[in-house]
Amino acid sequence: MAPAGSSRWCPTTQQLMMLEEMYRSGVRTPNANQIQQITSQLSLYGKIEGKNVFYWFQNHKARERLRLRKKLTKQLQQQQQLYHQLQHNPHFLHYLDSPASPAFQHLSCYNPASANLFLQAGIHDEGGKQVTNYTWNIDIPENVDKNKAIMRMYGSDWLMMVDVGLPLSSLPCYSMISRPPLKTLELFPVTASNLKEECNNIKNNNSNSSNSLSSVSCNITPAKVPVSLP
Amino acid sequence: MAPAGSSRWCPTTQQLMMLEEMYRSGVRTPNANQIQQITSQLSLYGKIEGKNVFYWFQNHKARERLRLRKKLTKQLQQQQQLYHQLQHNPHFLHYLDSPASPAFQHLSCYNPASANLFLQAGIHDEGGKQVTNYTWNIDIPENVDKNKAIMRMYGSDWLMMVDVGLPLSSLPCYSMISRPPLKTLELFPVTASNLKEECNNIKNNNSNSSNSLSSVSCNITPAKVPVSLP
DNA sequence: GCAAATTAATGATTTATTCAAG
DNA sequence: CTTGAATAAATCATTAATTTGC
Repeated sequence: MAPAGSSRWCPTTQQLMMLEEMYRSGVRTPNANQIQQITSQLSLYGKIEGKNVFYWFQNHKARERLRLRKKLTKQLQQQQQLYHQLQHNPHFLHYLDSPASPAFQHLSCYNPASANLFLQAGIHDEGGKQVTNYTWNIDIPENVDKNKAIMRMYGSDWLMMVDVGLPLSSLPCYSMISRPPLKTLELFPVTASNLKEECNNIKNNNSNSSNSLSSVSCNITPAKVPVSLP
Repeated sequence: MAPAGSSRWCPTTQQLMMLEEMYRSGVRTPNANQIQQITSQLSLYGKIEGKNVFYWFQNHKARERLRLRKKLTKQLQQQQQLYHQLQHNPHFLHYLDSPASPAFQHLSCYNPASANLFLQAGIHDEGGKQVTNYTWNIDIPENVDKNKAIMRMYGSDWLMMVDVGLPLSSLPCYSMISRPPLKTLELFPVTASNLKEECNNIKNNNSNSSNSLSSVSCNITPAKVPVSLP
């Protein structure tokens, strides 16, 4: 709303709503006649004159164009940045192994039969900067269907709930991720879980089936670790 | 980026970009395995742990839903408000006579040959709902092709530039619009019949008749107007 | 220009709802 | 019907962004 002695038009809420509705409806550059009629209508809801309507559409159109262009260029350069990163880190985006993620099916290359992971630590050059990468070997129970695993909070602990998929017992097993996890992934196997009753069942069932926990590995590459800082 | 002793994860720009890219690609509820792999990848670009990824997707999904819902309800209630206003001020939105407004083409019917505008108001049933239709007759200067008229400032005056469409002189004519234009809109009802087909007929039938006219028939059927609102 | 004050975004948690199995 | 798993919604809490007064 316009303050009493305001030097410029301040559209009332209703006026704005109507203008926006018209804009949505396709009005872009009303001619003089349309402007006059719009003005008369809007004048029912507050002081307004033709030029206000004229300028409003002009500004609105221009600013929408601007917003759109800005958005597009931003998206573009984000894409380019991503592609650039892809070149230097080709693993990126190639890790989603679940068919439940349709958009990634064409990118994923998970081979559940050959799923041996390894620890790797090395220094390589990345964009002129030396970077240390680590991968960890994490012991996870064998036979787990990792695609069915889910993350949950349990009390104050962060759990990775995995299905060990035993032929005789399909009961899920809970493996605990230690806290603080801030040091990045200290995952350890829970043979005799301290958690829930279900695990006792598994444990019992496992006792004779020699379901040793051979290590599944999780290849984890932690944060950039510059070897030398300026 | 996370401040040194931050209590919560602050995604780096790159991490955010990647998460958003994944989201755009269709990832919504990654399972534990996916979360771990995403985490490993993102850890290249800053400190991060699995739960951050988990929460990020959860929040992002939820908030996108929220934004969408909000947007929809807002649009709806704006529509309803507009309809309500239509009831009390049925002239509203019935003034756009130009075919240059594509969204209104299905509502408008421009007849350059006919000298009269018609108003029609009535209620009929449409799919079980009562709907009010209106058309108006508008008095405008003769021989003016309103659709070519434009508004311009001239000195300190606001001009309506119209093309009188003279056969011998195609030079545009400038006519000044009186200020304030606020009370315009002299619309009268007319008992003429309906709709596009008819207008088209008129238009076609009269296409060869004298186009010295100055009136435009504008048959506008406003959006559905529930007769009673909650 | 800057810094306190205010507001908006968004990460993290908790609570409610949905849905399927038994 | 009850229960448990999973998800969605609501909420809390901290950080980023913006406004405001000097």
